[in-house]
Amino acid sequence: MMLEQALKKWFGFTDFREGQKEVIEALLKQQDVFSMLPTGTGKSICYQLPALLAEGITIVVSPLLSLMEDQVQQLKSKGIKQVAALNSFLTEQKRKEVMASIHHFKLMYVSPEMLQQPSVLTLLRSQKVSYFVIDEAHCISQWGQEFRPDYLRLADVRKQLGTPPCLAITATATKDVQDDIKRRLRLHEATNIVYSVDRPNIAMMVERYHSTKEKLQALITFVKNLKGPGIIYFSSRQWTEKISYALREAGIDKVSHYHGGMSNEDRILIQQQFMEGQLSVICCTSAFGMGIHKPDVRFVIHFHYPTQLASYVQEIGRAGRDGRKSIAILLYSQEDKGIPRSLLDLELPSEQEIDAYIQAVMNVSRLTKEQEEQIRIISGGSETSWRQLKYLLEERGIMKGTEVRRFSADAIKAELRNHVSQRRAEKQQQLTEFERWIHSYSCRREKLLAHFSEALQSRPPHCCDNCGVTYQSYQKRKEEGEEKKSDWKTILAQLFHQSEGGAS
DNA sequence: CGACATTGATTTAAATCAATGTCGGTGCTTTAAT
Repeated sequence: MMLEQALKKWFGFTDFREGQKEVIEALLKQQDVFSMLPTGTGKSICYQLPALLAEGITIVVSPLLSLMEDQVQQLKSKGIKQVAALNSFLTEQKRKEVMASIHHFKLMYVSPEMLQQPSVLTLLRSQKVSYFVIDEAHCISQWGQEFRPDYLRLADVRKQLGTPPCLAITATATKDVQDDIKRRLRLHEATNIVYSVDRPNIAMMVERYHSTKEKLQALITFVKNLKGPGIIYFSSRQWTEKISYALREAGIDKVSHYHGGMSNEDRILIQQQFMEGQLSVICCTSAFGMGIHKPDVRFVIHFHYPTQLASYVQEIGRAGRDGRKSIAILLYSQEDKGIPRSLLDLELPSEQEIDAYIQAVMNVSRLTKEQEEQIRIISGGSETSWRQLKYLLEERGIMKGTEVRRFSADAIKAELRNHVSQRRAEKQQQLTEFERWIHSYSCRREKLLAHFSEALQSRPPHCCDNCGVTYQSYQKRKEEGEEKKSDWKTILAQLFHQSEGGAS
């Protein structure tokens, strides 16, 4: 009773959605929680409500600055003012203000990197931390090792904060990823609140082509005919621009592109225009997606495919958040087999990078930021490679802060090379599994769920190409006449899905 | 792996072709020293 009242008071809802109450009750009992809730169930309320009910401050680790800003805005618009994000958006002045008035806040959004700042950690240590929350927790597993190692340091941060109850929450994680998250966060006795990743209203198709040219032709036809709005994924920035231009040339308007190399202003602008319907097709890299809560995306097309099935599931999951009929189409051509393979290679340090870094570190007893930067520039390694290697050395007790302990260079070189080549093999294995899914002739939904250690409960009416789905019923409505016949079917199907979504 | 650009060698001395090189994604943080 009391929880419903609190929900009504702060958020204006009368009922909880699937899973929310379970998570909240477990947190209130001071349990650690791992939770996987389907997209669109309101994951943030799971920690916002306990945060408001608790004494002290709740720390929410979030992967993107834009996500933090979004959440803070949303809460403020509901009249909840004791919220802040502590990040590099803030001017130094503002940041000092926030830090000085830390005890006023109930919720504080931070990046994992920010939690490595000694000043921030010291400040938070002086507070009573009610909960430690990791939003989009799959980032720990997906980004932690190669891209953002500070995600792997969160367990230590939590310990320093007095080990408050922890919530790790995400929408998509395979069994392996779930285990990895719990292991990395040292959540050995977490309460698991896990629901299906299946999205019955998203049909899946794979279309094969002999060449990229053919594929481009097909893409134009799809985009011309499919009911939008839609998202098209690419694995290169250049391609997003090129194809967005090509689509406009082909007479499709309201198309633009989005990738990580664009300025912040452009990115925000494009995102807003898409949200508000001024744009209906976005050609983008994987930079576009997290934090895009547009409910009526009708199609997601992959012009290039990502490096693993889990990423694919996340990306197609941006369709049909309103529960209505949507479609995911992967355009396959043998010609782009090399792209995901090269991307995998790119994210791991080369043997030369390993050797150069170890050699450089071996010759110093302290490694300051400037030294590190110099070494990096001279030996030409990538920023992410250095960060990975630095983390690996820390993990092995060789580095601590700027301090370097003595070690046997040859042994460590061999160990790191070995470690990296194992990671490479794991990643290649995941890619192969995904490719097997792409080339499969049996039900895609069943296979996808099997990858997430789930069994298909009931086959939805529009399942996948291997179950007979074609893209015809996802086309724009044509003028009058013959289309009317299929219309009532479409409407029925939509109603059916809606009520299904609402009841569960 | 493969598309595309650049370089180099050849003959049609201004254009052609082969060989070689390059590029392909995700984000946070910038608090020097006296």
